[in-house]
Amino acid sequence: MQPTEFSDQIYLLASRIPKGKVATYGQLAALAGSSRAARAVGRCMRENRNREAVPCHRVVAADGALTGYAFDNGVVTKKALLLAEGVVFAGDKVDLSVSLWNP
DNA sequence: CGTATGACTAGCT
DNA sequence: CAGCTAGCCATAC
Repeated sequence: MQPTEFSDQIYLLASRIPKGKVATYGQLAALAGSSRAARAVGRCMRENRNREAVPCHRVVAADGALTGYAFDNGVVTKKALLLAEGVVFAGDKVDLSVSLWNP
């Protein structure tokens, strides 16, 4: 398979998200060059099979809510991973005012 | 090349 | 506040 420039950017950006921080789909899309490609970002995350190279669990919805996750127990595992990394939660959502990645 | 789909988002009801 | 609709983007078929 031959990754396109867009998906390549997404994987690169995702791998740059520091531990303890999260980024939104729209944010990654914007950094990749298309501020409205949030859906395409999510699609790439689902396609991704290497969670060690691409920490897709650090990517959340625009309001901090956890959406999908392709590994283990889905969003349950996703939340557990984020908590383990020090991400601050406000209920079932990430507290973006504290844990949002700021490139 | 046209259609369908999805881990999104913003706006309305 | 919760639920729905329409719009955008990249891929798969």
